[in-house]
Amino acid sequence: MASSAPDWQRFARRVSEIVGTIPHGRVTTYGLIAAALGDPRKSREVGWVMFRLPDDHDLPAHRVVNREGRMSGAWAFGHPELQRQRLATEGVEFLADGRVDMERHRWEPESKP
DNA sequence: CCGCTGACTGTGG
DNA sequence: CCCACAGCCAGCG
Repeated sequence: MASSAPDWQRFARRVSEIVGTIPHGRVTTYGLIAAALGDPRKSREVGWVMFRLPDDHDLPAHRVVNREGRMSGAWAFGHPELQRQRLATEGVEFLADGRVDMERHRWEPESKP
């Protein structure tokens, strides 16, 4: 079955739902979100959804990082340090190289295939 | 339609 | 550490 606009909208809405449930002080990844939706290979599409979020969204988008704990979308927060600042405020710890300490803070979304 | 890009990831050299 | 490749797919020119 080919993809369609409604499918994409639904996908985007489900991604937003999951992002909205990321607990304070925890982070998850594009791949884990995609996997929770039953499409572990759609991590790029999850990233695209995040990129297209409206400016007035009320989601903790700063809690989404890549699998290495790097903040690849930091520039979308207006300043590359803002995402890190928000995470630090919630108690998220970082490694010496600047990555999020994934071992301590990784959160896996509930699977909703 | 084609080729390339990208808030991605896993595997392999 | 680096890089290449594969898989995925919306947008763009």
